[in-house]
Amino acid sequence: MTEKQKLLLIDGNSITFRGFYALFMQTERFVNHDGLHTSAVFSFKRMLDKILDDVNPDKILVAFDAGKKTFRTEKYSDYKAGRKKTPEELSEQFPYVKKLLDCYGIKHYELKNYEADDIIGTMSKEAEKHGYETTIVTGDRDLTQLVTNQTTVALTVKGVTEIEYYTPNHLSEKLGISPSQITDLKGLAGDTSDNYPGVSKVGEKTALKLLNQYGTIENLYEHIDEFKKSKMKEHLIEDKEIALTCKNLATIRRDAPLEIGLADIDFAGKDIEKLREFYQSMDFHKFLSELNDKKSEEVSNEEELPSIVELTFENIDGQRLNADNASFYLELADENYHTSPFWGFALLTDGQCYVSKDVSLLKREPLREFLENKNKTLDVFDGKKTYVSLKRLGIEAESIDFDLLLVSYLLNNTDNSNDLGQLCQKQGYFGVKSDDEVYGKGAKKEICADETFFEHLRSKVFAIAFLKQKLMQKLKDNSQDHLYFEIERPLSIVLAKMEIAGIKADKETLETMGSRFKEKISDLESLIYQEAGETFNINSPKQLGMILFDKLGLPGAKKTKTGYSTAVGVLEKLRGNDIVDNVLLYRQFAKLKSTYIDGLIKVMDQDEKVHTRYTQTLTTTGRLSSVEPNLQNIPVRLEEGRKIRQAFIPSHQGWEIFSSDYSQIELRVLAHISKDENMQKAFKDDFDIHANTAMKIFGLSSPDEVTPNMRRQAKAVNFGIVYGISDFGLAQSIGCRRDQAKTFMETYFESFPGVKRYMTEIVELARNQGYVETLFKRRRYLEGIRSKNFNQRSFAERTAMNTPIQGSAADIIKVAMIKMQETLEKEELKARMLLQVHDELIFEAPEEEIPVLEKLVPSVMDSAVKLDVPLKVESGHGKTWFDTK
DNA sequence: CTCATCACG
DNA sequence: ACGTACGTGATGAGC
Repeated sequence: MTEKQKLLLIDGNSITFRGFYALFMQTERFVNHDGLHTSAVFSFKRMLDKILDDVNPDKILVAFDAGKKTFRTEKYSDYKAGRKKTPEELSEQFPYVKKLLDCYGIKHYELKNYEADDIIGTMSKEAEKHGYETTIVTGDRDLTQLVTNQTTVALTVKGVTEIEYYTPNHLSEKLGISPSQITDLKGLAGDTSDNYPGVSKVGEKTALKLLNQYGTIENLYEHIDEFKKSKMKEHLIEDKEIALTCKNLATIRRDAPLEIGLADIDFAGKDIEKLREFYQSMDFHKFLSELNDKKSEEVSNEEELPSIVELTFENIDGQRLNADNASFYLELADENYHTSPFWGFALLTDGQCYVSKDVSLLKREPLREFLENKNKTLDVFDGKKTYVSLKRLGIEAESIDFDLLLVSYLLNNTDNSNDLGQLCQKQGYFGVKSDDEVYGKGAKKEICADETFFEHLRSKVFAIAFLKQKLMQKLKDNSQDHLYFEIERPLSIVLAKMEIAGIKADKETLETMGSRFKEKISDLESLIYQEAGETFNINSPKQLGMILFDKLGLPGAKKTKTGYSTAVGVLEKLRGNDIVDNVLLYRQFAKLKSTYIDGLIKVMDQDEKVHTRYTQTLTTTGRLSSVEPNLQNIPVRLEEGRKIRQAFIPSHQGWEIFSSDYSQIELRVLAHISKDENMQKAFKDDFDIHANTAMKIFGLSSPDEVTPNMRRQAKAVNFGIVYGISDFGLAQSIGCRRDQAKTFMETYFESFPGVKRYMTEIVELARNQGYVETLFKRRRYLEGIRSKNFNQRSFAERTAMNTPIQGSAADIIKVAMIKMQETLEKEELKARMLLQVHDELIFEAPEEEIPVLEKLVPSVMDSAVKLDVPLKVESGHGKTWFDTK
């Protein structure tokens, strides 16, 4: 029996477009010696390799559009009319994509009056008839209408190498419809990119609902009389013609008069010599060396890459390191650098790459001297990780010059990867493989053979050195050097020291609380089972939902994707019902037990200390985050949970925990950047800011008239303002009607015109420049700010309003932390800074130092940055974290 | 591995 | 009409 023949069909236009836009930011980097742009060709080649590897086809055809005019434009003159003109940088690349295909031995084809889709549709029909297994590659979801059990559509999701495979099953899971209904979907919902409108006011959601009920557009119109009188019904009737035309336009033709057939598209295989010439003309050096590598081992990258010197116990003494800068990389077995085994290191200096798996060599000369010498600098990837790891070996390497991870995060914090290989790719350097690829993923991760391992390490240190100049220059261009040199880089060492110090957690306290919770949980469990009349898993939202809403028939069922929602918001409305009340209590205790009691005990070291890791390069706003354990979300709002804080204690007898936090830092930042006079005045006079807002929005003349409920609502309004407000969101949070929320907002903006002006201007600015900045020039690019999609755009607009506020507050506390650490060291205090929780700093100190801290910490914090309004800091101290309030 | 839930600022 | 607050991380279920 022979295996099924495999056919690969590629939508050449779509993939070339995708490839171009995937590297859009890099367009000007991809220019060859003749001034030709090459980014799309480059991407296409990478996609091709990936898909060839995945599919291993016998036959391939790449289809292109023949030109602008097709039978579709004749039928419908506005077809694709809204599209922007293809940029010259892209259109000039099409001939070269085709040339690449020629070199690969792949047939390409275009047909006058037809689009690439139709060629693919026709060819795949032919292939099904002959029993082929077909894969269609495209970036256009329309093509999924061709999916069958023999034909799969590989849709590029992000860029061109990340691919989602559509089978009939997958389609039905994703959209709940069959392939043939794709055209009905397009008919109803339209397609903005092709500029056909669909039925007015019907978007994808509505269309899917209708299709679920009626199957096809035609059937829907048969039953149109059964519709209740509604706006939607009117629109459907009104736009019937449009819907049918659009469906027709979206329908891929499967009878195009092709002049070629399956017999003409055998995959001939690459012509290495032609490819070599082609890569040379494109200046694709990396692909060239790939070719060479494959052809013969002796043609290596020797000219480009430094040679590897493996250090050993025997040869280390003879080494001399004369330069005063090196790239250094330490490889660990797992992510937790406080505890992970060491795998090895690489040090690149003076054109030599020293490597070893034996990290104890780092303690020997000349390496130790090099790492610790304050006059010699290191370039690294993740300085904090490097510092902490080396500290475990007794080495203090504080003089870091370039930190690739940190710099690239500052340049662009939207999906900044923590994988060196991936990150380099984003910066346009493709020489480093991803760790997953070299070591394997998850449970299968393991160190590879020495040679591969050392080469991988070499590629990392080389990449660090390679990207240094370029990225540092970009920092300068963005005026972000201050942010890097004065804030983030010193902060990484401060954070490292806090992590190493760790905070002590009292195991006994935790265990006592744990057994108390355990009892409560099992009591509640039996009560719930009794009330439900059966036992089930209360932790399963699925099972719980069925008990509450199906079996017990409680009202207010709300659906999520997978079933009923049983979130607090839903259950809260049913309060008073015994089983619901008990479930809510159960949840509360279960959460405390599993996350905070068991979770904390799990990550304690021998000294009962927990050492979190702050991720400095993750958030899009500039905040830190904290993992293993997360010490930034220890309960505080509910009394029962707050007691967890009693377990956090000083690490020495006679010491206390001391805590200081900024009061309303985000609103103060807003008052500063918006320059709103009323708001600034409120802070300058040290008013209760929420009460002040309440007075304004309720039109009161004296603070005495503010009721607690008014203050609560005003507080929600203030939060809403910071988040980038919407009337819906506000109504939700204070539980009022939407129009009422809207009135609140309008009154608010009348009272604080400066804030309104800020909101308008920041969105405008974001739209113009594509990003927003914080006080210290931290940047956030806003992908969707110019999007035609309402949701994407609205989200980007709220983000534009929120990021400068949240981000500047993050900047400020970072500055304070650096100054704080400096002061503690200079004053030779025993006190140590342990934690940061966004607007709060937590210390431990000997009792006798507490009076000192009470003055010192607030003064350092409130003078960290000079704003138009004062910063206010509140402090507390006690035997445990719980007692600091 | 993704989802729902819930802890924090 | 669209479908909603902004940032995070850990857990247990259920595929």
